[in-house]
Amino acid sequence: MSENRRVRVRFAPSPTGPLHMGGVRTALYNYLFAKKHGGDFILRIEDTDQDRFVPGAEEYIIEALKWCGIEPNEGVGFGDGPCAPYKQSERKDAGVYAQYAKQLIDSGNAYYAFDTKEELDEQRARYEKMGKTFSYNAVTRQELKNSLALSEDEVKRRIDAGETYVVRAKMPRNEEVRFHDLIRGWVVVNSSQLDDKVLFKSDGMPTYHLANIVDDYTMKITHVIRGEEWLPSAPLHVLLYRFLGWEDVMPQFSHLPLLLRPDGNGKLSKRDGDRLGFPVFPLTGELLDIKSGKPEKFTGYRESGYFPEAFINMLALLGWHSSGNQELFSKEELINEFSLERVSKSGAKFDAEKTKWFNQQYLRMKADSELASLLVKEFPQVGSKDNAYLTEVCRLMKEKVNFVREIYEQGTYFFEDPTVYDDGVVKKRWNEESKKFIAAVKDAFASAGDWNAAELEKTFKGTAEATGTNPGSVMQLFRVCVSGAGGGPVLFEMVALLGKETIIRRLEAALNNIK
RNA sequence: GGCCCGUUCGUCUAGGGGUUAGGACAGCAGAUUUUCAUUCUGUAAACAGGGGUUCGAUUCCCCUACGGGCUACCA
Repeated sequence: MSENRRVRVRFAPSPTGPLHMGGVRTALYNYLFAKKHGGDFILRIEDTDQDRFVPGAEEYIIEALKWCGIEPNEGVGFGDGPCAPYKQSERKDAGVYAQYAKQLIDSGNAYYAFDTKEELDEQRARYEKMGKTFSYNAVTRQELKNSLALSEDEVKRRIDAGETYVVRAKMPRNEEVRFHDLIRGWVVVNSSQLDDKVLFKSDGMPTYHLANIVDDYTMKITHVIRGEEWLPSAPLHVLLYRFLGWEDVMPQFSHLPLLLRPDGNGKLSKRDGDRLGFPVFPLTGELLDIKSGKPEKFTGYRESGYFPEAFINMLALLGWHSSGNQELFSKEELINEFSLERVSKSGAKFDAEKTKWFNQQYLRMKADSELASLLVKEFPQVGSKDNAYLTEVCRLMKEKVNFVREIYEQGTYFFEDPTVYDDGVVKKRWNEESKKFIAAVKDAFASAGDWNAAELEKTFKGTAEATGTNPGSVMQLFRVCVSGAGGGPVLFEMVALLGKETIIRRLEAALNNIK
């Protein structure tokens, strides 16, 4: 690892479906790390698997990163930089990988293999019958059809005859491979445990293993921050850097803990969201599902009403923690505080409830006027009210809700007269006596001079006193009469905002309609 | 099965050889708002188990258990 290199990290998803929140977190940590060190954050698309290519997935990834505010400063969809192209299929067409495969073969670290997929499947089945696991490695490769076992002439004949082949890495028989993971410390694996991974497929495409090493090297990547699922193949990658003579510029590795499902165990998957009722993806959309081969809809945080800041904040805390007790971080604070050393090693179960809490916190931090314009955007029908009214609605409601849309959903009565009245409250409080009181309050309000919260409260209490009613016993009922709902914002501020005409009209309606 | 990684309240986590093991979400209880879905206060809740090392271990080491990941011409 050479010193003083400009920090360069990459997020390298494959376009096989919608980017899920675990992927977003990986991107986020890469972004934070890059910004913290004044480096570059690159988006590279790993589309070496032609069979699993999903149209639209790449666009989805780009849009998701944009919405989250974690934009790469280099790469697909964000302006090409000095290392273009950033898509592996295009890099393959430019001949980026073939030369290195050749180099590996020439140096004796890789070889041609002619075994077909079917033949290998047979081997696997045979081994399984014996209770063993087949592995293409130092002990089996001599028995298989490859340039190590076959004669030179035979190999040449097969290639000249146009037979398809793959290139496999030749793993050393018995060698300690070690690397220092920034999150996990030293990881040591013996090469005897590694199999001869395919580096180049018979369709002419490199596999992930070759492509990511070549790309990270040519793109001058200094730190590889990726999911834990890559940990087992990291020793192979280390070996490839060594074989290619790039050990001195090998990136530092960091393997992130997985995001686990909230119930039971296992990593968070697509289905968990539908089953448990929370989004697993940043954006709502519909893409081809690899497994079923059919288009599939999925729900996103954006469409569910989450603020990107809240989403990011929640994600940042799922696996990382600052040294103090702070939980709410602006993006700038996250950048300042972030460090890989403080990323935890164990998987984190996702908690949908806490995610809502984060959104609530961010909602409260927003200005009432901003909430008002967000409200109009989501519910154009409220646009008929003037801005001051909407802003006041938001001021009153923001303490009660988690999402902008709930301002409308729970405060529909700010825009329409109620048609149904809270059943429980009506049953408990609606009787001849309270009815008389409501009628009296209506009359008192009708002749009210100053229409403001303090005056209205005074009038309300005065009426209660005059009719010998305990105010506490009728306040909620009164609220139900004017709003239909048993709960809501501070009562008399709400009444003041609704206005005299509306209140009188609604009280009359209540008197007529509630039985 | 093999290999690798992990294990502090229900959840996210702080801490770290001697602490009342801290915070947050969720829970519960009170208060207040003469209504409430807000707010405040309080409360319950954890170092997986067993061996070492040590004066002392939750913290370091080993084993076991449990969980997860990987084990494709997928990434």
